[in-house]
Amino acid sequence: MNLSLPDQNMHNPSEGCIEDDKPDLMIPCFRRNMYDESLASYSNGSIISQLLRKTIHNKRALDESHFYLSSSTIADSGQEDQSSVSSKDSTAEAASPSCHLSTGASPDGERPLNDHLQAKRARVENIIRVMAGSPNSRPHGDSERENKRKQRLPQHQEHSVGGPANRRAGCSSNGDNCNTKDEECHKLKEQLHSMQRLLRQLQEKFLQVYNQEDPELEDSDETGYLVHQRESQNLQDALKQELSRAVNDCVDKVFQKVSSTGLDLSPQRMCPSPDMQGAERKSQQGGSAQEQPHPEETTAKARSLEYYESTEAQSPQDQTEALSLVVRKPAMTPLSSVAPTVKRPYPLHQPPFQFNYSTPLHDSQILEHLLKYGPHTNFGGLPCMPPSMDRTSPDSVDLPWDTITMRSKVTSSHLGHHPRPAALGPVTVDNLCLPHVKMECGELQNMAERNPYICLNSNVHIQEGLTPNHLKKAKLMFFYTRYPSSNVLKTFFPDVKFNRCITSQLIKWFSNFREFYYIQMEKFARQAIVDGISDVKDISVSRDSELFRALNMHYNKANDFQVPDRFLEVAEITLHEFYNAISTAKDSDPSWKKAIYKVICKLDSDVPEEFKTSSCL
DNA sequence: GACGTACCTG
DNA sequence: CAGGTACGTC
Repeated sequence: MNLSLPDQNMHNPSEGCIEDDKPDLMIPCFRRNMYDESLASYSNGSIISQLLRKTIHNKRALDESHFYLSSSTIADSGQEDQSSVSSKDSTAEAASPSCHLSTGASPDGERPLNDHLQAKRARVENIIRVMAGSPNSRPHGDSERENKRKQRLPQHQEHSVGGPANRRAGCSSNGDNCNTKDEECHKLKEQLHSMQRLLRQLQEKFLQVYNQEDPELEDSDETGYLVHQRESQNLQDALKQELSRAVNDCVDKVFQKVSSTGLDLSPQRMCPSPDMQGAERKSQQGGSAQEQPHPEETTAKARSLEYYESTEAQSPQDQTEALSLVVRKPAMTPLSSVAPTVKRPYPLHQPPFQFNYSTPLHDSQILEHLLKYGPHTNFGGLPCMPPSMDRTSPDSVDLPWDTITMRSKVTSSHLGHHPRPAALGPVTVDNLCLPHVKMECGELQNMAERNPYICLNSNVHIQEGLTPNHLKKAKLMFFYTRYPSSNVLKTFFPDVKFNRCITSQLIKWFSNFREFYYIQMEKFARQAIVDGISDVKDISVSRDSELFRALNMHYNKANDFQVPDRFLEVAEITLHEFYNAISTAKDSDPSWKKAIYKVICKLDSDVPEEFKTSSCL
């Protein structure tokens, strides 16, 4: 006996989806910062030289970058260190041999190509040098912000490390140590930040330079032009790869350094705020990366979170910029890693890219995206890489497949199989889950956590959510229950990870089922009256009834399910109710159906156990 | 305010 | 079937 009344039901649609571990979400903030800081080591304009050299002496270049990082880390001022490295590097660059980036060119074309490449390189380097010296490259606002950050630093520490008293006590006894570590930490982050920014600019300039160059050659020898074009493309690709690799290596080294210095960069410490970026924020994304707030802002805001909302200057609510969200969207945290899993340290090449904020590939993806499409592209266009396609996550397939669907477009064409993640596209959060757009970030994360394949696309298709089979099953369940409680839904859709969205969708399904059901009832009741049936006892519902056929066609289209007799009884009772109400002119009351609903909702039956196990009945 | 529901619309 | 809205309940 299931007497679930509507008002008794579904009061807990979001049950079980609140347990988000928001601090984990902070990891990317920090990690992005780290990247940014790493980039700073190249902000001297010599990155081109380094990268070009790296194609020949990859290892050596890495060591250099490490050295730069180290020296800049120790230096008190990033600017200072920058200039020193800059001069050093420009000398090296001047003395650097011609680049042998030839990637399969004919021997004849090699010399002109080298000359050409040298010229190119000179040009690019010049651009970079100008960039590095320009106000945009390192605005004063940054240092001001940095000063503010430093002032705020103790607050953060107080929050995250055992309270103010402890912290102060610890620093008073070992103040230099504390300050050094904190400064070092922030310096590293700052460097990564700058590095990332520079990388974008670099990519932009690269494309600019190479694009400009093609027309020049059109007048010359056609074959040479084609060769050059191919070579140019190859060079670009090589440079891109090198850049990406260099940055990743840099970050690697930074992390190594960080861990070797004993800095506590755990998410709890670095990103203690539970109030991560809200879903609203994510939903605002959509502009190009260029339109997004500058990386400086992103970083600063991320830092504000690190400081645990220590001031009004950068409250989490300010974090409405889309870029970081767009970037992070595909990197949501898998369910299994809600809390503890993500808190592992982040060796860069270790964890799988599972839409996991803390995974390395996420960041390298950003870089690759930058390198491939330039800094003007929308990060929302980053493809959601399914685990199976993740080159660094062989174990990713172990994640639970049960996922959710926000606004899943269930179509009959999908019946019988789960859509593949590969079909997923870019992410736009505002399509995530209507009508619950105001989803909190924790919930959003929760959804992602439960859905390794969650991919939010403008075309909207979240894999592994409510499938057509789920719909079919829900329809069959309607034969037993017209007003299923959320608990019933959860019980009978065990392969679905529930959250507000899923629950709402399922509830909406049943609402639609009821709507159709009651429409049919009213229609046939009125028809009976029109047909002159004067006694309600003359109205029955059998399997031969037209009414039943209509209902069966709707809920059991394949007719492969034996509709329970009880449903026929309920249908008959409903029809009688409608007939009586209409025949007594109660339908003049706008809310005349309410009384009927009240009766019908008490006629729910228990759903057979088989429904629990069968995903496709 | 969140939630569930009915109703209307496309 | 889903989106939007209004209403009632908690």
